[in-house]
Parts: sequence; C-alpha cells; structure tokens
Amino acid sequence: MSTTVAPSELPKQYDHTAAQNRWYAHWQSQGYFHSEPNPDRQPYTIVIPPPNVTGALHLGHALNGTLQDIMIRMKRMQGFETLWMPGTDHAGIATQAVVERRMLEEEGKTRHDVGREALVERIWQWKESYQERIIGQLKQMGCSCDWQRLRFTLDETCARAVRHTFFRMFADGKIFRGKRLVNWDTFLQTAVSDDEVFHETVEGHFWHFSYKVIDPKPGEPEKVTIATTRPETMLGDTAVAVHPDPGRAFDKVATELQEKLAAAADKDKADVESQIAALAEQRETMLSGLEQLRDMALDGRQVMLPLVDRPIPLIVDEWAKPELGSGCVKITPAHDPNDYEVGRRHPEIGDVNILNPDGTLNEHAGKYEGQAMSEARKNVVADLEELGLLEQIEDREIEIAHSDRSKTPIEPYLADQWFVKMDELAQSAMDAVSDGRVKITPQRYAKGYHDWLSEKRDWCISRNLWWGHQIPIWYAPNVSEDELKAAFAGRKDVAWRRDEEHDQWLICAQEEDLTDDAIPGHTIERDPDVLDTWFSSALWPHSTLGWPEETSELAYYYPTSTLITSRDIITLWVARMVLTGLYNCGEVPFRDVYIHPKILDGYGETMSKSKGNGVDPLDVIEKFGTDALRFGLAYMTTEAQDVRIPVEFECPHCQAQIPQTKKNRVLPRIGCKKCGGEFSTQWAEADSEDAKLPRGAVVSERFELGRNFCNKLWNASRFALMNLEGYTSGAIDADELLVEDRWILSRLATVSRQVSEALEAFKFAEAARTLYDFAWDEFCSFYIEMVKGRLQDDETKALAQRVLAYALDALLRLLHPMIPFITEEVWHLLGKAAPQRGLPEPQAAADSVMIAPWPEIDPAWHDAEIEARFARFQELLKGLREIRSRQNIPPKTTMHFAVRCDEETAALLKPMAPYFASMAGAEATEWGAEVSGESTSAAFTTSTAEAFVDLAEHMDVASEIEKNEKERTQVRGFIAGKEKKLSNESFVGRAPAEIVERERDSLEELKTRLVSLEASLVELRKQL
RNA sequence: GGGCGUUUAGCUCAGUUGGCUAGAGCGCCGUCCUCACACGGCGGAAGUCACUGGUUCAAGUCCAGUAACGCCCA
Repeated sequence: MSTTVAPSELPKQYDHTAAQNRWYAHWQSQGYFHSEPNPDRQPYTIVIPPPNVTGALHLGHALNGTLQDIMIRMKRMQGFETLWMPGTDHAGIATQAVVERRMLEEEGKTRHDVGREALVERIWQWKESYQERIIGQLKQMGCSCDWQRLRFTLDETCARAVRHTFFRMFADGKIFRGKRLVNWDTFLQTAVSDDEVFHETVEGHFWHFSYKVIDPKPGEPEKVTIATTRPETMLGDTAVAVHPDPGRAFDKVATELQEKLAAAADKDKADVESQIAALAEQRETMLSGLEQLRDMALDGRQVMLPLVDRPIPLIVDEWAKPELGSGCVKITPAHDPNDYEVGRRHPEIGDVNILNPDGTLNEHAGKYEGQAMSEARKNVVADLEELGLLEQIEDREIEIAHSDRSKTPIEPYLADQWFVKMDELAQSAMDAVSDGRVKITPQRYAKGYHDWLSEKRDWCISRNLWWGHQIPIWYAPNVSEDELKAAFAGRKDVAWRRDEEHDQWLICAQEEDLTDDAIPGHTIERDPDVLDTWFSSALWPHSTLGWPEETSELAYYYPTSTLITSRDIITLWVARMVLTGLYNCGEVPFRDVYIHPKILDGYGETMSKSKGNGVDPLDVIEKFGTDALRFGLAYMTTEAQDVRIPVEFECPHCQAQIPQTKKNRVLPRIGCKKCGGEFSTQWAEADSEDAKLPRGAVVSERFELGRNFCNKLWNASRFALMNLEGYTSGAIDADELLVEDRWILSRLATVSRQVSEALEAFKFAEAARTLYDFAWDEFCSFYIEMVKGRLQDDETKALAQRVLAYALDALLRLLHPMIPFITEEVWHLLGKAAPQRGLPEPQAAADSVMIAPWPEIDPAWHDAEIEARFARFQELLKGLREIRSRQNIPPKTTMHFAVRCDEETAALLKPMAPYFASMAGAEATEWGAEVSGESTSAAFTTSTAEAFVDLAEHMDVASEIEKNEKERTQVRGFIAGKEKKLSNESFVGRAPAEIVERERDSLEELKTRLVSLEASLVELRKQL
C-alpha cells in the first residue's frame, strides 16, 4: 500500500475520506485487529457494550467506541495481545415493538395475525439490516474490533451460555416462579420493565364513595368512605385499610411540618402554616372515628363491596394515611403496586385479578365483564351514584404511567413471572467491588452500584414476548415424580421441581429442547415466554469467549481487562455481569469499569432520536472526518462533566449552519434563511414530499477543533516531508544537538510520559489536551519554525532532518490511538522519506503505526535546564513581537533591539540571533550589563533581561505610553500585594520557606520592572 | 422525597496534593494571502471563579449553607 504523490504535491488540506477508506481496508487485510491467545504476551481485552439492533448508533455510541478504541490501540502498541470483542444485543422488547409497530402501520397486521414464527423471522431480518448498519458505523469510526469474533446475544454461542446458566441456576434453586405485579402494556400485551415506562400528568378526578359495614355494633359507623382516582378497580378490592395508630401518624406528620416550617423561606411560611392548621382540623374531626375503625378492624369486622356484593375485611396497615381523604384506603392487590405490598403483608385478604390481557375486564368483574377500563369506569361511577354511595368528586392532577413502546396507559397487572433470587448473588457482586477485584472509575459511581445491589430485589427475568431466548421450562401437570425419574433416567441435563401452587412439575432442560411427549402418556408444554435481554447481556464477557466450553479463549482472555460504558446501565448491566461472571466462572468479568460522560445537546438535554436532537456520527465524519470526530470527543471527555454539544443543521444547498432549536428539531422540512432553499430532516416521512428534498446533515461546530488540529498536523507533516529530501539515516551524537533539538526531545520525553499516565487513568481529555498543546504550540510553532533555516543549509541539514523525522515519528505514535487515519497516512509517507529513523540509533520503522511500539522516551532526554533556557528565549521573542504589533511595524521591516542582561543570559541568547531574525524580524545590536535605551526606543522587561527596541522616527509614542502606564498600574498593584503579604508575620512564619522565597524573588523582579517602566516613561514623555 | 453532579470570559470547557499575576478552543478586535498550514501566522480586548458564611499565613480549589440547572432512584 503506497501513494505515488511527491511530498510537494500533497494537498494543502487533509483529505480524510480517501485516507479512511484506504487504511481501514489495509488494517483489516493485514489482520491487525485479530487476536489469538498468545502465551508470550499479556492479554488486554475489552468486550464492547453490545449496541441494540433497534436502531443506528448516535454520538453517545461514537464516544463509547472511540474511548474503547483509544485504549485498545494504545495497549496493542504497548505489546499486549489485545482483543476487542464486538457484537450486538437483541434488545427484546425494544426491537419487537419497533417491528410490530411498523407492521401495523404498513400492513395493518398485529403479531397475532402473522404468528410467532413469522414475526420472529421478520425481526431477524430487521436485526440483519441494523446490525450491518451498526457495524458499518463502527468501522467508519475506525474501531479496531476483532470482526472475526463478532457475536450477537441471540446467536448459538450466546444461546448455549444462556441455557446452561438458566439450567444451573434452576437446579441450584436460584431461579423460581412467582406472582408479581408487572407493568402491563395492554396494546402490545406484554409486561414492560420500569425503565420502559414514562409518566404523564393529566387532569383527573378523585372519587369518594362509601362501602357499608356489615352488621355494625351499636355506636359504630354504618359505612366507611374511601377515595380513588381509578374507581373501576374497586371491583378487585379485597380489603379496606385503616392506620394501626392514627394518633401517632398525625403526630408524625405534624412534627415533619413543624420542621419544614422552621427551615422554610419566608415566602413559603404561610403555605406551611395553613397546612399545619388543616392537619390540626383533620385530626380534631377524624381521630376518634379512625380509632374506632381501627378497633373494628382488629375485631375482624367486614364491609360489603358494592356492585359485586363481596364481603371484604377491614384491616390495619400503615399504608392508610390518616391525613389524606377519609383516612381509609381501598386495597386492590392485583392492580396497584402499593396495594400489592399491603397484600403481601396480609396474605389472608388474597387478590382478585379483574383484567384480561387485552385490557378488558374479566369474569371477576361481574356484569362489567368484557368492558374496557374506561367504559367500566363510567358505569361503575353511575351505578354507585344510583345506589347512593357516591359522595363527592374532586378534580385532581394525576400521574399516569404510559408504555414507552406503545404510548398507551400501563395497567398494573398480576402475573406469573420467573425470578432470579438475588440475595447471595447480589452480595457476591457487592463484595467484588468493595474488596477491589473490580475497580469503578470515577469512583463515585460505586455508591449507586452498592445501593442498588444492597436492596437485593429479586430479578424478574421473564418477558411476555416472542423475540428472545425462550425460557427452557416445560410444564408437566398430572405427572408423578416416578414417571419423571423414569422418563429422564440417567440424564444430567434435565432437572425438575414441584410447583405446588399450580399443581404441576417444572422441568428444565440444559441443552436439547424436550418434545411434548417426552414423558410417556403425558403431554408437556413449554413456557411461551422469553428471558429478559439483560439475562443474556449479563453473560457477555464470558459467553462471547465460548463459555460453558473451556475454550482457550476463555482461559486466556477472561477476566477481561476493562469495560467502558455509560452510567445509565451500571445497575442494569454492569452489576449483573459481575454476579453472573462470579457465578458461572468464579471470577469477576473485568478488572476496571470506566464510566464515561453522556452526550447532551446545546440545551443540556440527553440526545435521543425521539426528541429529534440526535446526531448521526456519519454526518460528522463526512463533514469533518473520523479523526476530527474522535479527537473532539476525546478532548471533551473530562471526569465529572457531561458533554454538551450545541448542534446545527447544515443546509445542503449553501452549507449555511442553522442552529438547532427545540422548535425546528422536530420539523420534517426546514427552510434555509441564507439561500432560501429547503431541505429534509430525519422526520421526513418516507415517500413524502419532504423526503424528496436533499437531506440536511446535523453537525456541530465543536468538531472544528479536531478538524483544525488534524489539518495542522497534516501541514506540519507536509512540511517535514518536503524537507526530508536527501535524508540519510545515522546515529546521532548528543553533543551535536542544538538547543531546539534538546528542547523538543526533552518536551517529548515529558509529554509521552504524561499521555501514557493520563490514558492509563482514563483521563482522555487530559491526554488529548497535552498532545494538542505539544503538537501545535511546541512542535509546530517553535521546533519547525526554528529548524527551517537549518534544513536549507547542507552543512546542518542531516542532523536537523534526523531529529525532525524522529520527533514527527514519536508524535504520530502518541497520536495514533486518538486519530488513527491521519497518523497512518503520514506514517507511510514518512516511511518512504525516512525509512530508518530514531534516536540515538536509527531503526527500520514498523510497517504500520498501529503496530509500532508505543513511545517510551528515555527520561534522560528530559532536561530542565534546557527548558528553562528556552523559556527565556520565548519571553524575549514574545516581547519583540508585541512591540511590532503595537507599533504597527510592517512585517518586512527589520527591528533593531538592544538587551541589558548579565553575561550568562547574553551567552545564551546571542546565538539565537537567526531565530530572532526569522521569527520576529528582529536584529540585536548590543548585549550586556551596560546597555541602555535611546529616547526613541520602546522598552520591555523579561524575567532576566531588559530589551530596548529602536523605533527611530516611526514610533507611536502615545500608544507606547498608554501601554506602559497600564502595565505600571498593574505592577504597582502586584508590588503592593506582595509587600503586604511579606510584611505579614504569620505568612513569613508559617508558610513553607520555599513559598516565601519565591514571593521575595518575585517582588524583587517586579520592583526592577517598575524602575525600568518608569525610566522608559520618562524617556517617552520627552518625545511628546 | 433520597442520592449524585454542574455553576469559571459572549459560547463550550480546563484548572493536579490549597501557593507567583486564573487558562484553552470558538467568537470578537487589529494585522498579515511571509515559499507547511487563511481549517493559518502574529498581536490584542474580554472573568465579582453562582451566592452567603467558615477554616487557613493563603481559597476558583477545603468545610457548611443557599439558589439555579441536570441525571439517577423512589
């Protein structure tokens, strides 16, 4: 692979598109991404957090992928056997819902119309097309994944791991079946998880009605009043609760309100006071009644549930809040999460499920059977009113849970589900982090991990879906254990357990599916549900390596090294990987977890497709290049901050940038104000008029930083290549090196160490900034500028070329993990110009920068003395440039200057004459302690010298005076501050001597500066 | 309601274990198309480090509280 372009013909602007296509293909063909267990090297492994096949990748994924690739590429260069395991996740409900919704929109069909097999087939097709797209995106981002090992959470290898894990846990008693209230989506007819539910506040009502007490004793009330926002659920009531100690409960609320009052701001005090008054009144009027009801409850009294005429008990439970409504609360365990908890505390009240899976009422609803919830609500209210039991209707805002998938209201619904018992497993995962086997960075995220795990809530692993790993359980009713034993004699891959509640056996098969006639004379039936996606993702670090087989990969790469992910799945995913890893393999799945920031838009909102503020990384790549995208992301990845990226539409007609607003980000079509043209957005419906318009890319100016940086590097490389003509390799004698050589090598030694340390600690921004500053401000602005003259001179050329080639070589290697394409492009060009390079002895360069050794510069090159001397040069140069600018001296006019300084400084700076000439257009006339300025000179001081620039006739005296006066004020201020500080005895006495000394030196210097400023002002005033 | 985070230049962000005069990129102003780079060079202006109090010789940095914004959990 090579280019035939001569260096001087290289374009002035870096062509990212060509380089990306060329080098990615090259790397793949060379097999650089592939890893095999290699006992001679230490492994370094990352498993990708598998992206969902639901949709394409966005900027958040780009960040995630970039950071992983940076680590992988650095470790590869460091000589580790690196494996980046790629793959995708089947994302059960999300993917099924997307496919179902499309099918309904496009063909008017539901999943029941097409059947399980056909639906699953359609989802596989969807998966194929999106997986291809996702992998294409990762490749465009330059990710060096081992594509030969690509996995999918639903493929055979992963399926096998799932079956084995389920079987082990089942046989171990860690998996059980039980009833639980789930979020039921009546439209999709499935349970959805809590994080697939969103809440919406709507205008609703609070209905108060009463139930008659059965056989009240004399003096007891004849009815109790309850209130509800969902009157139709009363059909499933199984109790009415009252607080066990209403007086105490009132007191508690009162105390809380008093505390709130004491802490409240003045403006809120009145509000809290009125709450206290209302509470007192409530207590006054209600307490004795509630205590009486409490006693009745303890006495076993019942009330009659109207409409269905079912007696239900009065019970005592703390869930009843005396301060709210009537103080009594109806209990509907099968249809309300809080009531469900009450039901668990009072198992004797039972539960009544009144709902069919499709959201209509079932036979337990009596005459309301078959009605939809909304219909039943109207009828129940009307019937209660007719019976004279409706007491009051209040208006009230209520929060209603909606399914994120179907956008329809969620019904809490009691259903049989499968669970993993979390007590011991959660503890094992907590221990792994507390004893340091797994290290979470930044550390603060360990807290959330621990808090969540410490609840040890059993993990509901079943989903009423068709897309996923079907639960390997068969139900066998009317079978005796002897028949089971006979049917599965000698088989270790079948386990069973008794399900007393449903009077049946649960049979689990480890590998092979059971046939429905597996037990002679009986028919067994498989559970139709599938497992939670996270059940398979949890196994990802070991399933992808071949577990349960004892593969050489598993032995070599497991435990993996680092997991890089975003914070929203620490609990859902990271915690579960740790506990399944420990359970299956006896070892944690990874040593390090790095949690990276989230990408937000310009308003600080999370980017998402549904909000319309998402950015396709490919848009950014097309406009700015992959390297610019990657460098920009790395540069933004600081520890604590999320990354805020204001985004713009780019008009495809005139390239104008149109800032994205909350308003325009949801429009299918946008008009450009500059050229008047229109373009489409992601919201344009397929085949609509909008979609016929050219699409406007969504990009962000924030990636200009990366693009500009790459361009700078490109041009610096271009310069180097053009000037390497006649390059000869050879050993370098350190004594022959000039100041700038020693300086750049010293800086390189420091920078390479800093970059390594920063990346090891996941400080990506710090590494990026260090490299940016070094490459731009030191390598380009100083080293290249200074070496220019030497490259023109045959005497000095060879050495300068060798150092330049080496410095560029090291810089490319340091930058490669962040900006792989441009560094590879330049590496190959450099390889042709200077195939043998290096210090002090040259060596043949590696075939590719991605397999070149990571720079470990000999720390002996670090030279503090040289760096300090160089800083003096820079100071003087800066002062000269400033005067040229302020005095408007044309670039081509040579400035003459004299320097008052000691011998040492003169000896140091005098030889730099060519650089003052080339970099500031200035020529020194005199050096020494006796030098003084003319009346026509502008003066400035550096830390070790005083310079006078002869301005002769063309001096702008006024601006020079203004500048000096301003500086004088500033310097006087500093002097005053420091004198005060140094006259403070506690400072001198208590501060470290080193600090005090520094202050003294600094004061002396300031005083010198003040003296020369004043002298110079006197001179200048003479000119007026 | 609980937990976590953020608040520094017009914008987006750095700022190590407290220690010289708080930095960068973009934008802005001036200047220069000088043979690597105008996606550039050189120079410049711009900050009450959210607010209040405390610790300290010394606070952008540590502590307490307040406010605003964001995220997670209930």
